Amino acid sequence: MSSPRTSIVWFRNDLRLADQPALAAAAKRGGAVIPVFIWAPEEEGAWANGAASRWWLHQSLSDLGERLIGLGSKLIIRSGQSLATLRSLIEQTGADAIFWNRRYEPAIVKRDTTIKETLRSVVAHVESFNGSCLFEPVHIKNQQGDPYQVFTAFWRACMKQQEPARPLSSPRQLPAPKQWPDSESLEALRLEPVVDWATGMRVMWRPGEMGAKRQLKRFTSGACAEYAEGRDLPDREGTSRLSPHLHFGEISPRQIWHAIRKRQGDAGEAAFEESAETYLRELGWREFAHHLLVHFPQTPSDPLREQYRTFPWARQSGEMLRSWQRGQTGYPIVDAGMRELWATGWMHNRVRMIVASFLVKHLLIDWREGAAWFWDTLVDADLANNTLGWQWVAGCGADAAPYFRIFNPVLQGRKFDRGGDYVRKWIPELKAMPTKWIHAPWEAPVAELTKAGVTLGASYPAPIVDHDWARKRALAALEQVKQQ
DNA sequence: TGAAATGTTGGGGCG
DNA sequence: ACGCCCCAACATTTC
Repeated sequence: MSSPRTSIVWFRNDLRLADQPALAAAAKRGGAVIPVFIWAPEEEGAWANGAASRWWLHQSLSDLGERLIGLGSKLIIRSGQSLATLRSLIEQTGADAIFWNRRYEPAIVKRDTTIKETLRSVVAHVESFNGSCLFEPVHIKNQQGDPYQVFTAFWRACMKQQEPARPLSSPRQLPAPKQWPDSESLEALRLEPVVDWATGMRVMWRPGEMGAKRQLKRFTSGACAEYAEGRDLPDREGTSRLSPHLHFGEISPRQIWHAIRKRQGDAGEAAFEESAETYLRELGWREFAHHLLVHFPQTPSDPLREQYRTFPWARQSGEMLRSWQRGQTGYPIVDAGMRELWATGWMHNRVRMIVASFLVKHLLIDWREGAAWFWDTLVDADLANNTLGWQWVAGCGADAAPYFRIFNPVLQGRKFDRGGDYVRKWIPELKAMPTKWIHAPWEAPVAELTKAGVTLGASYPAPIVDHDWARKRALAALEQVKQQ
């Protein structure tokens, strides 16, 4: 008998309908399409979704489910072992094909390899696609055939590749199977917090494919034109704010790439050109991060540079770590960033560099502590980007900042939050501080502090470490690394 | 996608 | 007119 074709599309971090290669392949085959999401956090290694990430995932799955209904389909939700779940779905539905888009986290690569091998003996068509990178991470190699470890060289090699393909359009409709397999409810996954702390996130974000599209439009028609300068100013919306959408695959880098290129063509001015290139380079850093994660799979837990394995991190730093996490270090730009993170699940990239540098260099706390905190609190937490970013700041990764580059939080604040508005927004207790002192309130005359209603050590903390002392201590620690 | 220390230069005040 | 000093402004080196 000739049973009708049935394809399973296994959704993962690709929660969109447009430019979704696995979905497009299933739609193109003809026959029924069964979209599935499987919640299996224990398969993520040490990197199951953090709390903020779970909140986003819930909203995004909800959105995807509705959009699939719009195509005459639906999203089947399951929890449990991925392989076992897929096998039982194949059995229940008689599916003869299964498609998904690749992920690049080491534990997931390993899992998916096994799944692919196993399912090949069960169904006729098993195929994975590249849906989340502009360039397949393993295809970029230097002349010796080794992975790149320097961004500029990596990106130059990427730019010599064929331009990323044009985005695929969304299927118009998806044929349903005769009978749908069972689905759990989204609520049953318990992704949302029990105590509702997500108010700030709901205000700032709209998870899902439409939210992503809207944000892209907002960016390409706005901040993108001044990105080269605007991206460093945290008190305005000068960055794309696409990172969580990208992480969950609500939008693909290819869609972004071509949207920017199109705007470049329309604008045709040198200034826009430069800003657009600067932004595309940031997509390049994302590519580089994935490239490194694939080729150096141990880097989420181990420094890429051997000599940092025995780095003399400060002992007994629990109190200091907590001050940093809660935005109570006494350095306004650092605290503002940490509070923005806590409130919105996101932090401006310039400020990420400052707070990360502060943790690793001023407090001499292991970068992995910072990475873990970001992992739990960021809505855009992404193993490749998080790992690259922290190792870059700590100086122990690829193309890393030399260790002796130590941000001065006061100077960085004055340079990039010139008017102090970013600090005032996130640290209300400093609202009345004059701009002159806002990035270093301890330098203000007592009269100014009184007038602003600030009592250092009471209403706002005094600096938990002295900058000069901390800088010298960090440089001394570097000496130990260099000796080896 | 640093900051601090150190070096150099040149204008201006002053005797 | 001249030498001297001070110091801002900029450049270079060092961490």
